[in-house]
Amino acid sequence: MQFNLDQSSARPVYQQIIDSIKREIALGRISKGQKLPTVRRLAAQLIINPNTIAKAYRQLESEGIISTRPGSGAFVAQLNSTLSHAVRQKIITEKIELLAVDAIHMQIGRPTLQTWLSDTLDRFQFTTAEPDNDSQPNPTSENPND
Amino acid sequence: MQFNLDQSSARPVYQQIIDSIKREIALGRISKGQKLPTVRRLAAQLIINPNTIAKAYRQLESEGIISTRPGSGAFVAQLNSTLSHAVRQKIITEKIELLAVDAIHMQIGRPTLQTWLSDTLDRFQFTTAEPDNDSQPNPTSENPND
DNA sequence: CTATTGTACTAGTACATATAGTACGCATTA
DNA sequence: TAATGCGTACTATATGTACTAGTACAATAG
Repeated sequence: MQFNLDQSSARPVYQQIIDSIKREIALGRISKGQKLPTVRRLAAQLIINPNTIAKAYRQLESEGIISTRPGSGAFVAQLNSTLSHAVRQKIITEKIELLAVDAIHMQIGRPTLQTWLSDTLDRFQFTTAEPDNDSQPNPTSENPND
Repeated sequence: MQFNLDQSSARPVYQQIIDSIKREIALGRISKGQKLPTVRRLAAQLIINPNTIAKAYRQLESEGIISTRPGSGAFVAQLNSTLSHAVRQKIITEKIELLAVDAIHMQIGRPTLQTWLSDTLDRFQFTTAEPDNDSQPNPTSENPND
C-alpha cells in the first residue's frame, strides 16, 4: 500500500489517510476482507505518530468502511452504507452543489464538466456500485472471515 | 441578501460566507458590479464580529470574485478566472475524484450520480458559463485570457 | 507464555478560528 | 472643508483542532 502525504497541505494528515484508503477501495485496489497495514507499521512507514493513524482508523470504522480487531488488525468491511437513501442523496447533492459553484466561477462549461466526471468515473469501480454484484474473480490472497 | 449561517457546523463561519456569496453569484441572483453589504452592516445582521466578514471579503478579493474599495464598498467582479486552463482542470478534477469516492462508498450508481449533477446544473446559470456572455449592458473589457 | 494489535488515556505544542478593541487611509457627501 | 462611512491593519485574548510523545491496557495469534 502506497500513500502520498502532503505535510504542507491544509488538509489534515489523518484526513489524507482516510481519503487515500477510501480511494484505494473505490479504485478496487483493495477489497473486502483484505488486511490493512497495522497502526504502528503504517506510522513508521509514513514517519508520523501512531496516534494519527489510529485516529484515521477510528473514523473509518465509525463510517463502516473498515473493521478493526485488537490483536488481529484492521480489515476492509463490506461496501454497505448504513445511511438512508434520502440522507445519502442530501450529502452527495450538497457536494455536487459546491462543485458546480466552483466550476462556474472557473468558467468551466456544462459539457466540459460532464465529460470530466465521466472520465473520472471510468477510472473507478463504478460498474459494481449499486446493489447488483457480478462475480469477479479475485486471485489475491483473500481472507474470508466474518 | 440573505444568508443562512450554521454556527454548529464544522465549516468555519468565514468559509460559509464565502460559499454563500459565490453561490449567489453562480445562481445569478447578484451580478457584476452589484454592491455587497458592508463589512460592519453584514456583521451586525449576522451578529458576528466584523473581522470575520473582513476575512471573507479579503479572500474573495484574492480569488478575483469581488473588488473592494475603501470608502466605497465591495462589488461583484467579473467572472474571469486568472488561472490557466490546466490548473483549473486539475482543481476541478480533484474535487470530482473526491465526489466519486464518496458516491461509491455510499453505493450511488453512475446514472444516478449523473442525473443528480444534471439536476443541480439546471438550477445554476450554466448556460452562460463558457464562451458566450449574457446580455448585461456592461461595456467593460471582457477578457477571456488563456 | 510472549509478541502483536487496536484502543484509551494524559500532557504539551502549534495553528486556525473567532471575538474585541483601536487606529489608519480613502471616498463620498453635506 | 468637515463629517461620515467604508475597507484595512494591528494587537490581544479565548477556544478548538491537529499532531506529537509517552504510557498503559485488553484482546488476539502463535
